[in-house]
Amino acid sequence: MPTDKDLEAIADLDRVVHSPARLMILAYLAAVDSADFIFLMNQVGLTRGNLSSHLNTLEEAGYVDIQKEFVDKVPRTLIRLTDAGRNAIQTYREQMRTVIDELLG
Amino acid sequence: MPTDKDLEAIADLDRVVHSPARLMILAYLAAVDSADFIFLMNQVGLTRGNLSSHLNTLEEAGYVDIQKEFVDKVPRTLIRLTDAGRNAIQTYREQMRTVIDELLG
DNA sequence: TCAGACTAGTTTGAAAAACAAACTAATATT
DNA sequence: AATATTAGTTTGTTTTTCAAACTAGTCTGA
Repeated sequence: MPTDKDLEAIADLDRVVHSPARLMILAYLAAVDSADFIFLMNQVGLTRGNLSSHLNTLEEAGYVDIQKEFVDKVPRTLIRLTDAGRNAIQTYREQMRTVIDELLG
Repeated sequence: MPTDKDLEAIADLDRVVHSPARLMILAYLAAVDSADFIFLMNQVGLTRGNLSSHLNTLEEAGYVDIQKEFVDKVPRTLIRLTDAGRNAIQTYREQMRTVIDELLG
């Protein structure tokens, strides 16, 4: 029987990370460290508009750092995981592991 | 670097289970097997309206079975996990374990 | 050189999900 | 018989997600 504290682990899950679309983005960035917009879009299968707004949410949370530069006159957006983002992922992993091991076990 | 198939594991997560509010309900039911409405409400900390609609979603997905009976003239709603619900939790656990182990590791 | 097409995003508006306040219906209390 | 309580449901608001339409600039060829 789960205790209050157990269920709190679920209630406390970071919603910014928990959203599947953003979880995919973060999973990708955790592996490659930095990626450009278009490549990320193709990898995670989101539309441009959708990716744009999720990146905004992640940037506002301080989890990614977005740099715009021009390469051969073509704008390029580089997305990089911040330390805070890496920490958020780590925390999420630990909480989620507890959830699936203890609560749903 | 995550493959398409890896990221698909996230995209394929069962949204009915993934929602934190419902994850709490399911975590609770997985442990106790059946619970009444009010007790569940207190345990998971949702309002009645909120719990009612989440239970509806779970019932429509076939994950819980809801029985209404009268105990001393007072209505009592009993919520019980179905086999499909148990399977859904199990599938979710396995997928989520893959995600946090492989993708976010 | 200017019309059409492409690239790389952002903004906006619609659809869906989550939440809580107000409502319903019955019993219990004084 | 008015008021309160219990156990939910319905409804309406807020938030989140998503994608279509828009912006801004580049390239291509007639």
